[in-house]
Amino acid sequence: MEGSGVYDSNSSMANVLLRDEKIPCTSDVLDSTLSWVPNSSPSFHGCASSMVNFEDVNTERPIFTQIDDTKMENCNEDFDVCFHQPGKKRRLTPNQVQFLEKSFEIENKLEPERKIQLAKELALQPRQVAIWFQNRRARYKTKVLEKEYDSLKASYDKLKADYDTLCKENENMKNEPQELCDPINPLDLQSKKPTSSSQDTATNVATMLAKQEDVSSSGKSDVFDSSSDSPHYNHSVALEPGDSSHVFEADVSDFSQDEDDSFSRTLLPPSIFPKLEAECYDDDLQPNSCNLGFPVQDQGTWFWQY
DNA sequence: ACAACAAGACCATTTACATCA
DNA sequence: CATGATGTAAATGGTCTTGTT
Repeated sequence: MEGSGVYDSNSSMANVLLRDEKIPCTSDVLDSTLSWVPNSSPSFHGCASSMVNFEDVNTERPIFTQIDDTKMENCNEDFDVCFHQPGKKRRLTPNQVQFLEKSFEIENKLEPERKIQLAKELALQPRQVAIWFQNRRARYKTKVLEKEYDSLKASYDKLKADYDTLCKENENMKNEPQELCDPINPLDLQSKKPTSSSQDTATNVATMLAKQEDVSSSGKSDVFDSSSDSPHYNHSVALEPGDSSHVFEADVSDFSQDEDDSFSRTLLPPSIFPKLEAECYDDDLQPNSCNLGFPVQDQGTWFWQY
């Protein structure tokens, strides 16, 4: 279904290629060989010429000139016997590779029909085509992995820098007047007029404490509402599938557990941690399950859509 | 409807060879 | 020329899906 229509559009190109692979290589044929590639670049021509001895175009030599002259003399009569030397690996010709690449771009999976057709048109064994696609997918995956790694590393470095900055700020705040470190009574805070530059911080802490009290008395909160549609609100909001800068947080192997804890506790008041832990590890999410609040079945497809 | 089986596709890993610096 | 590094075709062994009996 999918392949045939799209793929058929290339058949003419493949036919040209196939013809060129099999017939004696004249310069006219060479031109047509290279012209089927839409963006036939000088580099491709150069590549081809590096693999094929175009000086010998009039010698009735097939395009597969990787087979050395002595072997060629013995097997011009039977191309297949010559090319498929048992126990010898032969590189695919640039033309074959080019065509396979084009085909891979169209669809990186290989339906049986398409495999047969490709094999036929490239004068390869169907198994060779299958193996090529297999290896090509592996190479592609490696490439994607490398890109992802670079991206995650950049995110990690940035986050680590932010963390270090926060640590320093935290240290600075610890050195501020002792009164700011005393246990905070929200009611007191309301009646007191903040007098220092840490006014915002104190207010935020008071608000959080007030909320926490509210939670413990009512059993509910906007943020940690276990009966809401998003029981893992924090995870769901903080982590978006596809955003690798978030995903990486799930496995920051460079952080020790202690460092990780201190990281979190730097950003959140200690008083809410018990509640957080209780809310996060409910029936669906086991501690350390590393599922980041998403259904397990969804996680396998976060990264590798290839 | 269900289990057992075979065939084929795919993947990760390894091996073997070709090529190049 | 010999050699190590690298790229890639092919082999291997495992899992999974699908169709058949």
